[in-house]
Amino acid sequence: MRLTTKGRYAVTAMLDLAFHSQIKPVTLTDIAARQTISLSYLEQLFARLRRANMVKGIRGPGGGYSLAGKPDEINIADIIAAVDEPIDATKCGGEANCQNEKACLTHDLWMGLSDQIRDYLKGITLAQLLEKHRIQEIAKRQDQDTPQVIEIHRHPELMSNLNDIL
Amino acid sequence: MRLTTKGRYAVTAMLDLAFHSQIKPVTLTDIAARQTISLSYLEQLFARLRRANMVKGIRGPGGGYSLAGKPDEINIADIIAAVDEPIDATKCGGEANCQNEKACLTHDLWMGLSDQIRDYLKGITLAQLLEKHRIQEIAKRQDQDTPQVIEIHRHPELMSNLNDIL
DNA sequence: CACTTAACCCACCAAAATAGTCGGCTATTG
DNA sequence: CAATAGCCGACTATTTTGGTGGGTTAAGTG
Repeated sequence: MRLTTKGRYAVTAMLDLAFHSQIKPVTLTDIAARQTISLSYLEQLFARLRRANMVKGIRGPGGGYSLAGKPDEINIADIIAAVDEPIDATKCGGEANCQNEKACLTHDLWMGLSDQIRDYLKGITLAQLLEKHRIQEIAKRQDQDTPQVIEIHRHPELMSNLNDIL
Repeated sequence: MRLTTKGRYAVTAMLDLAFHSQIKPVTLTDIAARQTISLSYLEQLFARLRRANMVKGIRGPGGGYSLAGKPDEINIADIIAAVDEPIDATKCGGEANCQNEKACLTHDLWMGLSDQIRDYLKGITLAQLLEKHRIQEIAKRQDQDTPQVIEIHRHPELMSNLNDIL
């Protein structure tokens, strides 16, 4: 189990999704604005989340993403696993080929730690996070604070106007 | 608490040190050969470990490194903290300035996880690892398997001989 | 139906972190 | 004094991370 900012982004986005997609799907543009993550980077993360069957994408106007399952069925460990490369790709690859095809000294230690972290994160679901007061407050604040940001380069006509002016 | 291969290298090297430095100091060249880590990279890691007061360096022939404390006083969390940059340098810096000076959605989640991991690793000492049968076996095997590797570029005269030949 | 929306896809890019290289200097020992 | 082995710093290659910019495709709406 690797822990990087990538996983953090994914979990944050999924939590935002869980919070806002109760009624209708949520666009990545909205999530990007609220959580200050770049839209294109979100697209990449959600491509993986979709392939891992954690979210559903709905195209067209009024579309966006919604959770593929119930918030109490989606745990944090699975989200992180979905966006990070296959957990064991690095060196100590699940089996003990860490040091020229044999186990490295600390193989067992890292296995134990991985289990520990995975178990902890598997025990936490989106539903549990949603219940927390503090998270609800923060989400509210984000809804208010978020100005309507327009991604200019996605609007060719605005962009060319701008170019005329400059 | 960040978990990277850097920390893994450090812990592996420290465990090797704990295992071999009972009688006399151990050279980084030996550790590099046994654990297949580059010598210069080890030097960098050990510079930090020394500054963090976890190892003592002894110069000159017969020198090398030995542990600064007893194996049962050195825990894994401290080793990792010694080689990785200050834990909170990234985004969610200890305090809640993750999203333009306010807490990001998942701030509390990561705090909880960090504590979890830290506690787990603080509870594991080098002494405990040394007791494990499997680790003893692996260490033995490494002692036998390790051929005497000579770092040629560290031996200018060998290097120039080689240049003459080629 | 044309138009807009927003997912989907891909190739490319910049900054950072990771891992390693190289060369030289310094203390210690024999 | 010569060999050893720590110490130090600058430089480099590779990988990961995060982000751009250009599409295409499916689905709703006037």
